[in-house]
Amino acid sequence: MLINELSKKTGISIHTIRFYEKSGLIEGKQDPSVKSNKYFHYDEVTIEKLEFISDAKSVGFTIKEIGQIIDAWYNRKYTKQQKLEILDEKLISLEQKMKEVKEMKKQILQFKDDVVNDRC
Amino acid sequence: MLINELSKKTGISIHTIRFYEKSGLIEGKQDPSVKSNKYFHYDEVTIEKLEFISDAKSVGFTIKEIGQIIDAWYNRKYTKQQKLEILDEKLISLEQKMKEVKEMKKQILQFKDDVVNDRC
DNA sequence: TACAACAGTAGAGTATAGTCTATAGTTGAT
DNA sequence: ATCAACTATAGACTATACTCTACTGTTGTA
Repeated sequence: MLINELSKKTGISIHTIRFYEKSGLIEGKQDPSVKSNKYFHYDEVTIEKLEFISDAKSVGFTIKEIGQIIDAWYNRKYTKQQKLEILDEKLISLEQKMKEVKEMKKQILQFKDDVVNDRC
Repeated sequence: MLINELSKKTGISIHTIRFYEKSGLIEGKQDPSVKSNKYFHYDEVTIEKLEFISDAKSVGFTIKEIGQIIDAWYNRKYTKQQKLEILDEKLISLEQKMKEVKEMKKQILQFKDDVVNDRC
C-alpha cells in the first residue's frame, strides 16, 4: 500500500509517518521495476510497527528507545542475546514506571484527602 | 533559604528551578525590608513541591498539568469542588497510564517470546 | 578594600517530536 | 489532454522543557 492508505489505516498523519521513516522506525520499499516514480510501498508489518509506536510513545518511550525495540524485534542487526538484553532492559524500565505511577496515585489520593479535610 | 541551598537540597539545577518559577510552579518571596538586593527566599514547602515536580514529570505529566495539581493542592484559586475535580482527572489518567504500561509489558514479553522461539 | 562566590534578569541555544510549506513530478478518471 | 489527487524531497516552523551565556549587582571573608 502507499502512504495515504497507511496513514488512513493507522490514523497517523503522512507527515508523521515520513518523520518516523526518516528516524529509522519504519521502512517502505520502492519497486525497482517501476521507473516512472519513486513511490514507497508499505506492508502489514509496517501497520503493526506504527501501532506499536503509538502505544510505546504513550507509555513514555522515546523515538530512540522505540527504534531499539523495533530493531530487537524485526531486525537482523542484533544477536539473539543482544535482542533479549534490550527487551529485558525495557521490561525493567516498565516495572519502574509502574512503581512511579502507583506512587503518584498515592500522592494524589493524599492531596485529595488534604483537600477534603481542609488541610490545604 | 536561597536558591543555591534549594538546588542542593533537591538536586535540581538553579536554572531549572528558575524555569519552574517562571512557569508558575513554585514561588520564592523577596524580603521587602531588605533594600540592597532582590534575593528570593524559599521555604520547606518549595522543597516538597520540587520533589513532587520530579516525580510527576517522570510519570509523564507536563509542566502545565503539574501546575494544575500544585494549584489544586496549595492554592486558593480553586474551590474545593474544582480541586477535587482536577485531582480526580489526574487519577483517571494515572489509571489509564497503568493500563498502557501493563499492555506494553505484555507486548514486550511477546517480543521476547518471538526472539526466543526464532519467530522474528 | 579586593575578590570569589553568589544573586538576579534577559535572552539565546539545544533536544525531542512533530507539523507545515514549497516545489516538483506522477497517476488516474473524465 | 486536463486536472484533481496523490507522491517525493528539502527545509522551515512550532511546542515543550530545559540549559546555557552574558551581563550586572551583592555578600562575606581575608
